[in-house]
Amino acid sequence: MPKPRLKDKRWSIDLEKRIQEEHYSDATSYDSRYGFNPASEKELFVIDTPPPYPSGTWHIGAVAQYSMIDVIARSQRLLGKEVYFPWGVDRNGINIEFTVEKNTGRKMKTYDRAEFLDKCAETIEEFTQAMRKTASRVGLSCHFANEYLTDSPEYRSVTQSIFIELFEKGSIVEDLRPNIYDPIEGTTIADAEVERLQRNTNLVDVIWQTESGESLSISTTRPELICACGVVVVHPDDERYQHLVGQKINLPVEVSGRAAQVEIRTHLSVKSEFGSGILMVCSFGDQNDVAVFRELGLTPFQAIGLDGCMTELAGPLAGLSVKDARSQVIETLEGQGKIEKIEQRMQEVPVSERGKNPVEIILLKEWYVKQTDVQDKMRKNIEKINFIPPRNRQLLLDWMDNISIDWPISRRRWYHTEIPIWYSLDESKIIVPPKGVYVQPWRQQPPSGSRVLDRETRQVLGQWDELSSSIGEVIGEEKVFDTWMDSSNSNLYVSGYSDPEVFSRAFPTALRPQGKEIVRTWLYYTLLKSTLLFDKPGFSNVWIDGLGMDPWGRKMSKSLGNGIDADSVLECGAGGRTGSWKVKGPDKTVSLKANKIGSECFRLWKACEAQVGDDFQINPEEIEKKYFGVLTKLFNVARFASQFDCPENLDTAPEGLPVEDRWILAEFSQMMTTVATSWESVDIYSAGHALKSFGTGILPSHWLEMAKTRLYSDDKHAAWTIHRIVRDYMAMFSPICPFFTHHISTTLYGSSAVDVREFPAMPVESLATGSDEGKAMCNLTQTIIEFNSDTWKTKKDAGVSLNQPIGGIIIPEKLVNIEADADFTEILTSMHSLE
RNA sequence: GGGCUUGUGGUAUAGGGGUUAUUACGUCGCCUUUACAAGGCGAAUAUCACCAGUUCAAAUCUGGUCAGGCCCA
Repeated sequence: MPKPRLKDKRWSIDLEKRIQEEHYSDATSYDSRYGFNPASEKELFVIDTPPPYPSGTWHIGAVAQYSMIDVIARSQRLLGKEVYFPWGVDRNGINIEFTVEKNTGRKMKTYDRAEFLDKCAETIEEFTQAMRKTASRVGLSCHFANEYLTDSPEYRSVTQSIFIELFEKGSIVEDLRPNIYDPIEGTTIADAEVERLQRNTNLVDVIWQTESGESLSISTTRPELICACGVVVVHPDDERYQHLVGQKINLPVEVSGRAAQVEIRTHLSVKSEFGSGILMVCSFGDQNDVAVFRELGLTPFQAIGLDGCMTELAGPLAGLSVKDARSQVIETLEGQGKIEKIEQRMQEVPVSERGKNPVEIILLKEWYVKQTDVQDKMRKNIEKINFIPPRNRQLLLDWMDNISIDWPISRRRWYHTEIPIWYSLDESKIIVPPKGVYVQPWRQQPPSGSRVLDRETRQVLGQWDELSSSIGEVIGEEKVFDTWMDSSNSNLYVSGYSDPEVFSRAFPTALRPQGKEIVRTWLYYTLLKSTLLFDKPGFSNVWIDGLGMDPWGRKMSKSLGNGIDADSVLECGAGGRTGSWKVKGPDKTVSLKANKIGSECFRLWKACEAQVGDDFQINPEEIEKKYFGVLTKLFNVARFASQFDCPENLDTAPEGLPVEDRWILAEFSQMMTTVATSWESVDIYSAGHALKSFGTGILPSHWLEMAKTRLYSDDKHAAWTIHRIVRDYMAMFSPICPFFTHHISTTLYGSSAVDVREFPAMPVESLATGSDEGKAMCNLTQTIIEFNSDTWKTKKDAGVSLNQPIGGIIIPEKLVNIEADADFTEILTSMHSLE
């Protein structure tokens, strides 16, 4: 038997790692392979990849999702497009600040600002390194040399420039409004950053007295806010209280600097069946309070300060933290006999997503992006975007239906992009820097080229360089941007925002891939920007994937103890080390084991197992069981082929191909069409399935068995057919398993499947998908499969081994008399040794 | 509490009024063929989440319920 050129007997994780290291070792060849050349004549395909946030561990679901973005990038290259698959890292934000605080045991605000920033930069760089490693381990073909970091001066200058552009367009406003505020971290946060936690709270029934002396019980979970009460309301239809409407009621606590009475009015939001059906409305206990204040035109009180403590307004409670004030006021009220009862109840408390601190609503002067007035425009732009899968468009529309306030973008934190503004001492003028310059107003003076604007009218008053002496001292803005202000520029940044020529070709960005959990934030804010800046859709395609779940379909989380580490799956099987995972199931902890997985198997699994948009369950055992065998099978097919000499000219088919070769080439052509269509429509799942079933099914089980004898006797037709199929198969399969196909194709054909930049042509024009002969051949497939199976079964039933002759088998009519040169009789007779 | 979304053998899926409900993996049994136990043949496993309704006929349409997920209050 000839020797296979593929030396290894099987695909292994060690082989995979060897190939991978070689692949990434030479930066020059890596860049020429995967780098983005904006000057290319080809159609540009820019992918706005989600810049991951380095936190130390990378969630396996996110890694799986990222590997599918790589599949998209590679498949688009295969289709002949000039793909930009950027590698960006999101590094701004409160997370890293928390990490530094935790590591050093010191709160941010006890540091010198510059010193703290250095510490953050140092720590985030360590995490970034680990992430880059995982990124290449899972096989991402990003343009790593062009790495962008959202905390770099270049990126931050773009964020600042875009802010100034929006500012000039009038889309940025500064206003004193109720804001969601995290008093522990000392910063404003957006609606989208609030989450809710179940907590036990006291529901206190406090007795109030009206001016006419009537006693009323009012239930509240926030008695410390009574001092900020602006009105007491009842439902307009509640007959019990009609006589009270219009009366004044006395606040049951001591206050300072405000009236001690409020009016009783009606409001539809009151739930009459809740407690006594009377509601006190404070500024601000919750969002409903904000709404009532606005609707009734009341002036809000400031009961809680920026430090999270009660203000002067609270009289005796002033200076206490919210929590202490609450217990204090309960004690006081109890002492005065003003508490009817206290009841424990579960309540959902709004907390900050990142700090998990209960948030307060307080009045603050902040910067906002106006968004409520552009929703209709945005909707029109969004209609032009292709969503994959289509139903996930709804996630965005639902969120948009709930937008009722503008987007607060200023934060009182440090490791973020600075708001690029200075104020004159009299606060009437502001100074903004020129575009393209990164500024840090808290420690810099306005740079040359800055402009002076009227703070109210936005009118340009002149150049800073000329006016600076007359304006005199200026104060730099200390606040920074919400990190979504940075990340919502990612598509502009990667599509060449600072290079108009590239930008005109690359925008709207070809593809935004992301998870469905950040539709309300990343996707929404990005599209908001595209509408505000260009009144355009932002993307041609948006691909929204589901989330990785544990083996029982539950979300992976630290508290459930059901997480699976990405690296452990990718390294499973390397150096003979197996993987084992202890995962907490719904009833008991389950121990999962696998021998070998690696990146290729992991990618193949995600491609074939999970339809885009659905949440997917991650179970390493299943990944190995279902997909490692597929790799082995394909490897064996290639290894088998590698025994036979490859014809010099693989491009042109030799004359006189026998019927079985023409048949498999027709089937192969059919599969190629499916794969091409799937890659074009970003349908990884269908491409994966077509490749898998052809490569592990019909090709080896049916055609190879027919072709074996000829191959062993150096038949040129069979050799051409198998090599042509294996070569092009590897190219089409390379987006899913790049290292596997790279290894096979370079070993067999001296050129890599991952370098193919044009979708393979049909092997034989007359057999192409849709051709008469092609159709006729594919029509026979079912009959061939059935005949082979039947024959194998007959032999088995008769106790005849498969290589022994058997008589009495009749070849189906359909396979015999097709036309003069298309008769399967001979090949089937010899294949099965029919007598 | 509300909105959206998903629910088809163990797992992943196809099908969008009439099928014997598709396919693959897994499971079980048997068999060993000059690439391959990573193979071949066969079998079992689904009242298509549940309950009503429309219809001659429902996995498919309608309404409700339940469960998971995402989001919101």
